[in-house]
Amino acid sequence: MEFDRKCNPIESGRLKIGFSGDAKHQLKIIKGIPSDVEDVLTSQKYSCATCPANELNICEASNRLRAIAVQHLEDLPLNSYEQKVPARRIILHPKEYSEHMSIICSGWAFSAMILPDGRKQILSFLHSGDVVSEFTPWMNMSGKHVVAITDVTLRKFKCSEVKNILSERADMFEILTKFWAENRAQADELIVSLGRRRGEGRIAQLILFLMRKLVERDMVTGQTMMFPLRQSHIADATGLTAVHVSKVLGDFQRQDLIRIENRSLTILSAEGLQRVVAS
Amino acid sequence: MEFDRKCNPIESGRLKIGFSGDAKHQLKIIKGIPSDVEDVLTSQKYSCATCPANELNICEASNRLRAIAVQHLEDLPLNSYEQKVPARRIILHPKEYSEHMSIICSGWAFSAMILPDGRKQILSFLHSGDVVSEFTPWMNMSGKHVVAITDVTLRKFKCSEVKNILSERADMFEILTKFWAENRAQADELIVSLGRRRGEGRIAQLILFLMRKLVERDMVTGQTMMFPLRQSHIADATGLTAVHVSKVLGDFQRQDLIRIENRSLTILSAEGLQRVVAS
DNA sequence: CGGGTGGTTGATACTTATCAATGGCTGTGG
DNA sequence: CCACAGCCATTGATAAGTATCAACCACCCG
Repeated sequence: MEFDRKCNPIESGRLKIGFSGDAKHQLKIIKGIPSDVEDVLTSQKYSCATCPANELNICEASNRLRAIAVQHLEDLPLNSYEQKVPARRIILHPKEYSEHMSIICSGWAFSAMILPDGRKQILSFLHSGDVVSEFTPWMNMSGKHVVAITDVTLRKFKCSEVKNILSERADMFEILTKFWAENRAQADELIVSLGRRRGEGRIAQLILFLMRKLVERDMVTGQTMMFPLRQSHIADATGLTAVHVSKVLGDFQRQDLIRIENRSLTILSAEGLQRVVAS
Repeated sequence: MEFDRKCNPIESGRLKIGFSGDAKHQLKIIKGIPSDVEDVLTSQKYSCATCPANELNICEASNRLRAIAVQHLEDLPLNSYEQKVPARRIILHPKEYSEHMSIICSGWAFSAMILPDGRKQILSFLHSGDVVSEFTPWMNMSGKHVVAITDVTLRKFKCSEVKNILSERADMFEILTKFWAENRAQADELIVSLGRRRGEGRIAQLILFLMRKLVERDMVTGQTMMFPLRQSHIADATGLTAVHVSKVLGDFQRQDLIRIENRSLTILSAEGLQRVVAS
């Protein structure tokens, strides 16, 4: 199925709250399950091996905790279906109450909160294997936006089924605990950055963090990674302005710490970046 | 048992990393369980009703989620013992591997991360009913400092026992999920504040947050709460300087938004504060 | 009484936001 | 194929917000 690429829920720079104009249309696409996708749902057993969008077979290859949880799901009858979301579209609306939990199969996304005046703060970036709206869906709404940066493919599970299956596992306690602890640790890192580092340090830290994360997922060749982020994304993640990000990034390149070209980023001196973070 | 009040693990303003001087002494007190306290452990069944330090019987009275978890522990044989920690002492060291999880019975504490240069960032404030080192103790170390602000009393449980008991509960999934989701939501709020609000807004937000939290715990009379925080605590929580906090707090009082006297804080205009947060 | 901690205030310097102008790039429609 | 509109990145000038430094005072406690 094809989405209309013009229908952008997000304005550049600022996120519009509330729906208006063509927003009705989005809401339908986002909240409801498009009918032809719904058909795929039927009784398909989940298996990364059959996941057409993920040649890397992330869910099996990854040694990450969330993957462990998912891996075992594979042995059990669990319905799921795939969904494609084009770049810039909202994946999860803060006011949406969903019965599904989603795992990213490919592409980049972010979760963010927005202030009444439209400024937004990115809370985390999501890559293949990450869980959208961390296990919260069956309680209340997450309160966060989750938005696709690139085209994204998701695999969606029924929360109730996931919950049942996890409940039967003896080590569920450890799985959940570790998952959440890791999640919280990332939030803490961000808090420290925002509270106690200057612009340069925040950006350097973000770059190093993303590199480490993508290395774990085999998405890095040598020292370079695909880098679909716009400078406004970096700004929203680091609490800075896009203008300022541009200047800092320029400095970094002039100092031969990194190189950005063709939507990919190369780290020339990880030590140098680390030094900037520490300063 | 009495602690030497002079033995301060924390320097004012900056937290010293690494141990030196009388640090050995602290470490012993902190890591080991003082022997006379250990005696209390024996086979005492946990009950808030018998908790000498908590007349308010928080754990039963509170409708909070963590309390639900704890409440049920009461029906089961679960060993615990009480520990008193004097103000300014470290409750949990980032390098400490503990078999125990603790719940605050009375007093104020904070958890924080520190940078190599000694600056620190407070991640959260802890009050009665809050769990120290959120359920992580049996995996790796939390990486955070938890430090007493006032004198604090804790009740300590064996992680393995808590885990066993929680594992038998059918609704454990919901309990854990809600607990962590709430935890993460608080972190998100802080991230937004640090990333996208100015000093005034961050401080106003913190005051309102603390007031709401303490209202839930019946620790507020009218519009005033006990307020043992030093301005340096506020600075470390909001990513500002103590000097700047002083100026902002002065402004707030001159504008009749709040009044601080005698280690207690009164909110004179919640709407006014909220307006500052939003600005 | 003296020392340590905590709070206040003013002067100055640094960091970052804001504003404005420019140019490259891309997708679109004539 | 070209012109155009949007989006994105860059750059410089200026303004606002905070940090830093230093001095001072108040208070508590031994």
